[in-house]
Amino acid sequence: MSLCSFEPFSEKMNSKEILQNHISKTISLTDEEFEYFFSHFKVQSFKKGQTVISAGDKVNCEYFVISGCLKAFFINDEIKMYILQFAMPTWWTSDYDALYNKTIATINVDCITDVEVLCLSNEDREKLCKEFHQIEHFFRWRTNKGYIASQKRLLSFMNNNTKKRYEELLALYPQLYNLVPKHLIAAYLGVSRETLSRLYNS
Amino acid sequence: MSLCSFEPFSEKMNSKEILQNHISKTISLTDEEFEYFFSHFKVQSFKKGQTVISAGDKVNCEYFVISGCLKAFFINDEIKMYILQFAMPTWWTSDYDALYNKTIATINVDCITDVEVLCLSNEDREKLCKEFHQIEHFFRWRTNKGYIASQKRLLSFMNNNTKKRYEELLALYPQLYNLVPKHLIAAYLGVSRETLSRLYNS
DNA sequence: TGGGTTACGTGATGTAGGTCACATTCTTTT
DNA sequence: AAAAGAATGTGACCTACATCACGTAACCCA
Repeated sequence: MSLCSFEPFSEKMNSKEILQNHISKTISLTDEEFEYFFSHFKVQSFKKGQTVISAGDKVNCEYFVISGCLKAFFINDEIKMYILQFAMPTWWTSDYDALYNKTIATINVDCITDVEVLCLSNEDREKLCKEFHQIEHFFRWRTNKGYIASQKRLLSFMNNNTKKRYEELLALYPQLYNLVPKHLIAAYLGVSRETLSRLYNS
Repeated sequence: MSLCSFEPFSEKMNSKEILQNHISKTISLTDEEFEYFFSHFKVQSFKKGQTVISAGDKVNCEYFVISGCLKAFFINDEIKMYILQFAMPTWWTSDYDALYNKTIATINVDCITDVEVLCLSNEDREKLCKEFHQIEHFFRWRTNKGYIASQKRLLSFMNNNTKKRYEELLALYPQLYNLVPKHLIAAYLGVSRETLSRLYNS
């Protein structure tokens, strides 16, 4: 699991410390405030292969990854899969469209490895944002970063060919190479597994 | 210019009313608070073809569009152009990566038509967010919406062929068809102008 | 420990879209 | 009103990638 970790020593930290360490990079809360914040999260464990969000279901929570790796993906015509995000430790994942707009999920989230997450409901996030200006600030910045990353990926999609996008992905997240099967990397890049296979045998 | 407008009667409103109408959809400010908020914006006018942000420059502001239409785009190898966003009345635009991370611009913004914008500096936005919890809330929601839209476009890119993406774009923004030249629509879709041309002649 | 599922490699062939080249029309400038 | 410059249409040809098909290797798990 330590393969997925972006923040040092996380395997020595418990989930509370991992979250505290994560948010302290953006805002400062007193220990008391953080305790209150943390009390709204629920620890959940999943086994490899288990489903966290199914397309068609109602979505109530977002998930902060403590350990393991998940994928958020879309299934086209019940056939092809496209991966929107690999979620690694200290990343957040959900179907944010469904979550914020209170519609049913159009994307799925499931577990590539055994996973531990902290789960925060939509209502609790909004409540916390209302109660603590700092927490609203934190979530604004988190989304900002996600937005910027998403724009960059879009650009890379238009501008780069598959080979370049593959190299870019591995440069950014070298741990993916050993952690997730190649056909999932293909699904992230938006190409067939055959094309990806031919790519790195040359 | 009324072609670009998504909010009714905007041509009868002045820039202050347009902004007030826009933010009142997410938060409620007193008239006094709004006056203070508005006092941080600077009106700017541009002629068709003028540059607002150049790749390589420092980026200090984000722009709220009052009238007209801009494009935010990336130039690859000094040759190919990819459009990240068409910015229409009541939309926000900038190079957010450069703006938030205080780096130089990698994307350009220029004017497809004559344009009027309200300009807000990064420092003033952060100051206002700090001073008014409500304003921080507004900007969190604005970015949320942008993030969700960006994810959807990414999915559409992977999942749909050019024809479908073209129809999707026109269904969402019918006014684009008459407002912007076809080769810019091609640059938004990420295909060559020739391909797009052949597409709707069939 | 063996049988079934999942992951991966590779050939043959089809196709969407890119690139280049040139013609036509529409728009802007002087 | 003429000239120059954009924007668009269209043919010929090329390339990256998809799809189908089949084979092999690795990994569960009963």
